[in-house]
Amino acid sequence: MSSPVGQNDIRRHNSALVLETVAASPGISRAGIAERTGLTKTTVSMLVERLLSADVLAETGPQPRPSGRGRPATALSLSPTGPHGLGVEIGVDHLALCLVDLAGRVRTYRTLPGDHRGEDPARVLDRACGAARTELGRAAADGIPVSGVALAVPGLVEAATGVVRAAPNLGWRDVPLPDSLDGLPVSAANEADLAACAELWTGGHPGLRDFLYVSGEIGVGAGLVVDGALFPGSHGFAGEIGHVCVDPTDAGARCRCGARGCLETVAGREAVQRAAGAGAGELVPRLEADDARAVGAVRTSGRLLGTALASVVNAVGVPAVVLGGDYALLEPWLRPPLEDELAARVLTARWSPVPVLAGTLGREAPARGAAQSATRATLADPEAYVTGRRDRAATEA
Amino acid sequence: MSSPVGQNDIRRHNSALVLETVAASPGISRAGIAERTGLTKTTVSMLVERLLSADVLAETGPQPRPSGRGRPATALSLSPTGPHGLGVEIGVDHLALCLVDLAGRVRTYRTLPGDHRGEDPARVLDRACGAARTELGRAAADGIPVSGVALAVPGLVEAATGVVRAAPNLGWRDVPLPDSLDGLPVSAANEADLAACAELWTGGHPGLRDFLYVSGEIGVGAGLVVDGALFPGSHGFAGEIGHVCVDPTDAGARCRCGARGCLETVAGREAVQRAAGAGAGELVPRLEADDARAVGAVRTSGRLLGTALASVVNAVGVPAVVLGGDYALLEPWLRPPLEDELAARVLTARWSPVPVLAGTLGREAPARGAAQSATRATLADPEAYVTGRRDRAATEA
DNA sequence: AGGTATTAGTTTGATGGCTGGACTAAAACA
DNA sequence: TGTTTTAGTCCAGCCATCAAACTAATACCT
Repeated sequence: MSSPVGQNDIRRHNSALVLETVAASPGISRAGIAERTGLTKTTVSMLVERLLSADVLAETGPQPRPSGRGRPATALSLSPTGPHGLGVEIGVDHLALCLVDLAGRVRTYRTLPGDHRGEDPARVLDRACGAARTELGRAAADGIPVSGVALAVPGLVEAATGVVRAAPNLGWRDVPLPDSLDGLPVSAANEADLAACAELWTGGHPGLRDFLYVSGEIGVGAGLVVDGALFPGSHGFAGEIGHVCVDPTDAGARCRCGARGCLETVAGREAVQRAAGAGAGELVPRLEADDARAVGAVRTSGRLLGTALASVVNAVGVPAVVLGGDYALLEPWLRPPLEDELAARVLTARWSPVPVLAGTLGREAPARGAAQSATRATLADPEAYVTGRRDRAATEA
Repeated sequence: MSSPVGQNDIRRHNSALVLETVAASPGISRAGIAERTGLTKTTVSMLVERLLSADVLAETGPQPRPSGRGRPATALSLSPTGPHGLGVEIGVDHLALCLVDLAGRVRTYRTLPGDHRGEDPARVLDRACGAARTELGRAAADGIPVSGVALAVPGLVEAATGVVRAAPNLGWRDVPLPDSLDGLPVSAANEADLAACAELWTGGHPGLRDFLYVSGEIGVGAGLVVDGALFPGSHGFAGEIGHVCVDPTDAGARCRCGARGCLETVAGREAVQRAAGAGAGELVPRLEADDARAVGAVRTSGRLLGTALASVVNAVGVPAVVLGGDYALLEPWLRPPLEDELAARVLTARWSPVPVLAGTLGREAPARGAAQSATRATLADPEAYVTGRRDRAATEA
């Protein structure tokens, strides 16, 4: 059941529409927005005015030569000094912090190593919040406004409540996350889902609006993008493939989640390194040197990964797979067995094969996705930010 | 990119909201709608007036005793004489026609037997359209208005174009469907998807808003319902499980789709009957008589079905399975092996098991779902119907 | 019976966002 | 210098909603 709609909702919607249009084609003029959206020039001018005054949009000078004659247009873009988003990735063996502007450009990206396995969740969260506060302090000192913070967690995050239901690799169960920090709203989501969003929003595959993003880190996760939006599934747990059983025999290795034969135990970072007989950082060089053991290990992992992915691809009919995290680096060796497996197991592959692509954002994807998810809130409902800012200014005065 | 929004869109939305509210709780008053939706009594009265004048809503007399004192409310309900929907199921061995009113009540349901396998698609469509025209004629004679027709097809239907991409059991490839009939709009969708919608909208499991519907007919299909809405997947082909390979050995029987080892070849109606050594209609009596061969055959099918379903359940995180078509009748024997398989293969089953329920609409589900999908268009955007009706009346006068 | 309390629904005037067309601004071209 | 073209603003009007006052219809109380 949806809610009633009044005049302000219409402005809300149109304001978001205008902003979205500028984001999609930076440098567009008011007249161009009007033409593209179907709104009147009057309306566009009014909405742009509001967005300018809130520093969400910025005029980037008169466009020198649009086409021929006529009054030159004033180009509009997302303001580089507009509200930024801070993403905090709570990884298994590191923290990452990323600050992005409205257009998704990275302003800062920092990582802080540190093993979080089995540590007290409260201490890990303290550490993450502390790092976030430091980052916010720096931003404030530089005059960069921040409108929200988002956490990326390698586990099942209940979006509605902000509770981590389970994060086997961290050893977390039912850990509530903070919902605000220094007065800023804090959201949280699964690390792979956010990484998928990052590839969708600012990745190197423009036009790709339907894909399954597979994140191979210490754990294995996936994010499902359908029709240009993250598909959360019934309870926000779609695409959780790390603990799908791929080796039902008792011989399967025991997983941190307690079960046996999980995908992670054969395709997670540590399993692959072990099977390849390679330490951290040694894997890719060995693969490039055509080391038989390493190549074989990656091929085996690829097969099993393909089995698990085929299920998801079949179930949702998603037409492409994007490899992220470590998998992006392993793409040349991982792709052939994966594509074989997908071709054999995916129904629609018979008439339209499922391409396997390498992600373009590397290890930064989760934190970037988180940071952007914070700015997306502003982009999706700029009017809320505009009025919020106005109110804040009023109370301060 | 969405479209601009003006005053009429807001009325559109609120009109739909009011109608939805009445549909959700028939007999509600204007004041009740206002309270529940958050709209003003003024607005509600105005919108209700419009809906009454278009015969979408009807006043069902003053409510005798609402609670205590005060002026009695006038109860509102979906008009039983409002625009109906006609659903046409093009089955492999039959046609079914179903006429429903706005509330989803079945006015007529007819089946016409006839084997369509391998017949010329044009002839089958002619037959279906002829039957539909007859039904429309009867409705017109009875003074029943019909606002749309929907087709249910056992295959991959491209919703945007109205083309059947593939229907292996009919032997169809790339068959375009009509988009209008006697001036009425015709839509089309997959048979299992529409059956899933029927169970969602008027099935016997109220409150069930997330489930995987599995239709076991001659073919095997599935429809995915997420958060109270059908999930179509990337290209409208989500949940197509009939031709998932469950027997990768060469021993798998050849399927009508051309491949080997498809789920349908072991869990479709004919395969189960063959394995059970039972003719049409003999299966359930034998199961009730505890016939070992029949029970074993169903158990085996259930296992394999479970394997295929687990993939989908895992991928989307859907928390329940509803058995439809023949499977609903077989539920007592099918459920145990299915639940076993799901428990073993579904990740989330470890802490919250996936219940397997029997569908409640039987063989009527696809045609009913189709018929309702036609009325849903009116319910989702009543304003379009109201103004359309008004315009039609004006041009006639 | 008659008055009061209570709830349903309508009337009235105001608010606010969008529209269409007229208008000003700023450039190119002839 | 004047014309043409395009960008952006101004102004009157439209229309759906809202808030509040009002009428309508009943039950309860004395």
